[in-house]
Amino acid sequence: MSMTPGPPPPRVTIDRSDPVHRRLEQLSPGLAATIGLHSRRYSPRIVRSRREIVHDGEPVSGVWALRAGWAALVRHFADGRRQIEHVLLPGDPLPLEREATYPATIVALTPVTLIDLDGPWLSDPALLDDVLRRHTMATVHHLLDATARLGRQVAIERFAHLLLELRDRLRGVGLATDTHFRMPLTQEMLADTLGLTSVHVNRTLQMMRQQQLIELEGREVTLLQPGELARMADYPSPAVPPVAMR
Amino acid sequence: MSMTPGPPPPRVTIDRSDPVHRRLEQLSPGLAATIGLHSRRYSPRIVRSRREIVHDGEPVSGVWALRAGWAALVRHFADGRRQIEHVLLPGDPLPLEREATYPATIVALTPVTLIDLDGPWLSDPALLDDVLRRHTMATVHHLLDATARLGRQVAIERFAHLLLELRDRLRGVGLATDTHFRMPLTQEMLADTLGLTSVHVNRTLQMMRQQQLIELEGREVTLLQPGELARMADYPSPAVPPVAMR
DNA sequence: CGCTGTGTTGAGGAAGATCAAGCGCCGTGG
DNA sequence: CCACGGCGCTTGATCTTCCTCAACACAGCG
Repeated sequence: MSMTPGPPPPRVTIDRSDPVHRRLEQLSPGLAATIGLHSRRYSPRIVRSRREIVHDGEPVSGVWALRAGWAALVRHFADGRRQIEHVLLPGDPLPLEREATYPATIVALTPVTLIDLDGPWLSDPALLDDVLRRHTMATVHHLLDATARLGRQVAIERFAHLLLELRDRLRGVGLATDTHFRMPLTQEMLADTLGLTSVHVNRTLQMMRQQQLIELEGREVTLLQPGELARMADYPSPAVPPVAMR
Repeated sequence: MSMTPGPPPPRVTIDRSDPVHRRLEQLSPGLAATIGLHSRRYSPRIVRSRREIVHDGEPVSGVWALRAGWAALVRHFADGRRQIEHVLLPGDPLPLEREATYPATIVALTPVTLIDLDGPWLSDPALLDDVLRRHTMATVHHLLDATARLGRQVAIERFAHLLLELRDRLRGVGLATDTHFRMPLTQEMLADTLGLTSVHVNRTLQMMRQQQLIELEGREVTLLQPGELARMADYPSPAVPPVAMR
């Protein structure tokens, strides 16, 4: 992972409402205080939309986390087909292991800000191992969901399922309510995530709008009937109590 | 994970040609000797075909590995649809973490024999952590492949891709040559893995036979044109040198 | 002011699903 | 010993979902 040239970006701080803080606390409660997350100033790495953050097979050092923006694990086929295998949201760590070669290409779906949680100021480098292990398990969970979605669901079910996953993950870092969030994905990115064409995504979206299931204007999503969406997508209902909102 | 009633199964030993030994050595070279894998006698757990080995969300203790038979991570939908999310082969460990609740249901695709690598005789319980971490990373790798396969490939490409994955994994534990292995899956199981119906799997299979791509009789698979299969499936060519055969 | 990216719509076609039927094999019980 | 039933495989006919190709509107931007 190399730094892009340009003017040095401003150093940033992470407060308690920051998605990075919230995600870290989900993964390993109490860790933020232990590693002095709030007292440090981080030198962010900025990546422009559509640029690669990590190339497939590239060794990654540091424990980078998404401070802002969306990214994705992507697979490219020889003939130009593309599959988004997993979406990364604000707060998410990038790596699954320390000092390992990455098992996929990561691209920025929007302009992205990254910070490295690792560094010599840590009293013990192993402090972050716990976070990575739990993050890996969460990733496995989402990949299992994705295989079921892509393998056995039709377009409208896949769409509903993805929206509910995104809502729950964003809600966990304070970026969504039960029914509303911002989703900065184009219909083509949605298509690459859902295993469909952008034309069919558009038509499915029209259908969901007409059935009063969702609203989507600008980049703002509103789930008009979250229960019905969960039913049709076979999505597990609110099992875990929702995390406090901002 | 509870033991089924019945007569106590015979205790078994693991020799150097055993898939469990080979897989363990792949994941953590030298570990088999360290934990005395060959000197111990294990009490196997037997599971009949189509029975559940682990139920979704169930806490699992012990580090079980597949000594013989095939199993699968499965998702069931409310209306009866089923997706096989990941296939487990001889030698594969079951759990991704110690003492954790399992993130999916595991069913036996064939009669299965399991052994528990964990136990009080281990000098250090943490010895197995390394194995589990690497096994988890391998699983992530396969799940990423599965999402690309299901999301963006057509039936014949999916089939070719799956066959190559199975060949490579089986070859790693001495159960396949470059072109041949035993695949004890019914066409319906293949359909649930590939996100297709069994009828369409059958027709795709006919097509591949007619094009001289593969042979499949009994449960024996022969890849007649592995290079062509890899090309059409966008499957990475022999990058890693193959492991020694039995 | 033209260009590019994004969303939208139409028409036609292909991949895969669904429904239905028949066949061979094998284990089981009469 | 044989009839039966279940399972897995195969094939045909028809239908649905989704893709492909194409065109156009609109907004942002150099």
